[in-house]
Amino acid sequence: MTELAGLKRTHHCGALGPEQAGQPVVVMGWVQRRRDHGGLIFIDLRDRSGLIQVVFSPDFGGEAFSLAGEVRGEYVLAIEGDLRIRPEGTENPNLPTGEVEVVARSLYILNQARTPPFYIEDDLNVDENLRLRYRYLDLRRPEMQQAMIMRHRAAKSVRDFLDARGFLEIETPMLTRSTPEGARDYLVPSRLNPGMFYALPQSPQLFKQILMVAGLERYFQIVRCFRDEDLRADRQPEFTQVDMEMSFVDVDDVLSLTEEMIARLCQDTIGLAVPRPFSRLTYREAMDRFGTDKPDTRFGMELKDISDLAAGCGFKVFTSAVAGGGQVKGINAAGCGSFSRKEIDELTAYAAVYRAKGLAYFIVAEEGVKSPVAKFFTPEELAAVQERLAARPGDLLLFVADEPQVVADALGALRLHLAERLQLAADTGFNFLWVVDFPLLEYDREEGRYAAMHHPFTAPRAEDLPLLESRPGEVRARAYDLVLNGVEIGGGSIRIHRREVQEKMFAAIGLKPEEAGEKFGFMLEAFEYGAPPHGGIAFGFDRLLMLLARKKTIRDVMAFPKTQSAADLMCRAPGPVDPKQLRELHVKLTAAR
RNA sequence: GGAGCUGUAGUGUAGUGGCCUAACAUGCCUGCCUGUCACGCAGGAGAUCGCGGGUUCGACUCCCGUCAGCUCCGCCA
Repeated sequence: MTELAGLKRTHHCGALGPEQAGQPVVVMGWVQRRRDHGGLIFIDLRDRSGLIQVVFSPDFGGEAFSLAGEVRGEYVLAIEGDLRIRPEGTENPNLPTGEVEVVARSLYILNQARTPPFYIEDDLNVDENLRLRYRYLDLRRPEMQQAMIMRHRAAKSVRDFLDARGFLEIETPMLTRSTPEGARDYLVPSRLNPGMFYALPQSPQLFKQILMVAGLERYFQIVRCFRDEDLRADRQPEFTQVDMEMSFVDVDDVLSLTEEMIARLCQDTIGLAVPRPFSRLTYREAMDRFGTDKPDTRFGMELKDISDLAAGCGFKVFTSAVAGGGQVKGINAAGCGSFSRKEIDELTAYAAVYRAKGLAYFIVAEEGVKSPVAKFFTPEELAAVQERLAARPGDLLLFVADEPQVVADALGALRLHLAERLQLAADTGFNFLWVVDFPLLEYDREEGRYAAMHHPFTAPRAEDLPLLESRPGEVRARAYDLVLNGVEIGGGSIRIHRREVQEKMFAAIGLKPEEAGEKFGFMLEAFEYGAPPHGGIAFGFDRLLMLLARKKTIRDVMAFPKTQSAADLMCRAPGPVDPKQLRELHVKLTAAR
């Protein structure tokens, strides 16, 4: 084992090529692979930049050659030698540095390594448990390093862009106050204030608005946010937002600036030219046509309403759904008429997850519609339904009859499921879409009240303001989401900046004035001191990177993600704490573990 | 809170009631090899079949529970 002893790295492995041939080089890195031919040893040395082949031969450095025999995978080496063009016929076209090799004069073993539990290579097929437990090895893999590099470039791109546009990066507190609405908070007990708790921020929402009141005019932050909710492939308990806020702007100002920023980011990370402006869809249209507020518009298979045709047919499931205020909608799974009974049963089971009580289907054949329920329809009704869904022989039509939310959820999910299965959206690029005109409020059945759909600081559209007390469900918000390939990657709004409007909003969501004063008094007070009109947006940085890197989960673009049970398998968080710590925090556990 | 999938040498898999004294590949160890690049050749070591219980003459295999990971619903923008 050797210390560096003044040895300086001259080149990175992946940066070596014919241009450096003939030069003395010092390279340092990890052993990717050793090929020992007895009288000749090859070592592929890896650093962040790539691989270079090093040759050891008794002819060039006897000591180095014999030491190379002790080397094993992932040993950390420094190699002093000369770069040369490889002998004719021994070039490796599969390696970027395959035209050259380092002829080793001296070898320094800087550190040994245990045999790693999995190979340090891309496309590995290994239990994610292991990857997370040995994250430092997982992160050595080129594709993970690429992801980290891309992440850095994306952050730099955003900083450069926003800096040039006059935005200030301002930090906001991590120890803040728990507020009602939104996700469950992560809580931190206060030692100095017994019985009191901080909350980790779900987002810096209130602070960034206060910064606008403070006259900073343009703020941004690449900031960690925390939400104590259950995890998904695209949801982690702590995640990163690109958070922005601007004064004196309207919806279109935010959208166009955002488009420019995103286009620049795509260019700077994956060299993708994104056409602008992005297309837009209203919330209503998105729900009607795709059954979701974050539609994947890379393919069709849109939902078609056949409630009018179904209302008078002989199929009781359809008629009673319509009569009960529900609807009947269908999608055309084009070319799926050959699906077996079993396959259709699987689709039915899939729809059932989304609370659909059943899935009616028509198989469209040359000779007519084949369906267990075809007998309940007149030939004219069958024809009308087929026309509505643009059905052609060989197609499979799928219908759900229920309340609108269930119809949308089930068919929307079925549409994505079929697209996945039929590869309808595979590699068809990046489809950015704005969804605008969200409802301000949605009814929460569990709570028996309206709740803010975005958050309680979202401004209603001026013309809808009079409806806030009479028909709150119909008020549209000055809110917008950015959707990429069916994934919500950002959302924001123009905010309320007048105290009386904010108070009306609180009233609409059933927040009592005393409680509003208690939780948000500082905000209401701030609004009395000259709050400018303002608005902004926040992006799920991890999600955006996941999509650009074509990964299936945000864990693959985060250095140290957590498992579905919110555990860090490497450092083994969360963990127990010393009773003394709990006493200092005035925290008493109710259940012994 | 709920549903589904997965769990067998270091790793990836095979094995669906006795064929298992658990197989294959790779990795690991030893030896040989001067142009390999997933080097090759020969030999070797390595598994209480996630854990606990049950059924059975007999369980890696069937049943129940449990733990861990993943995907999803609910939850969450």
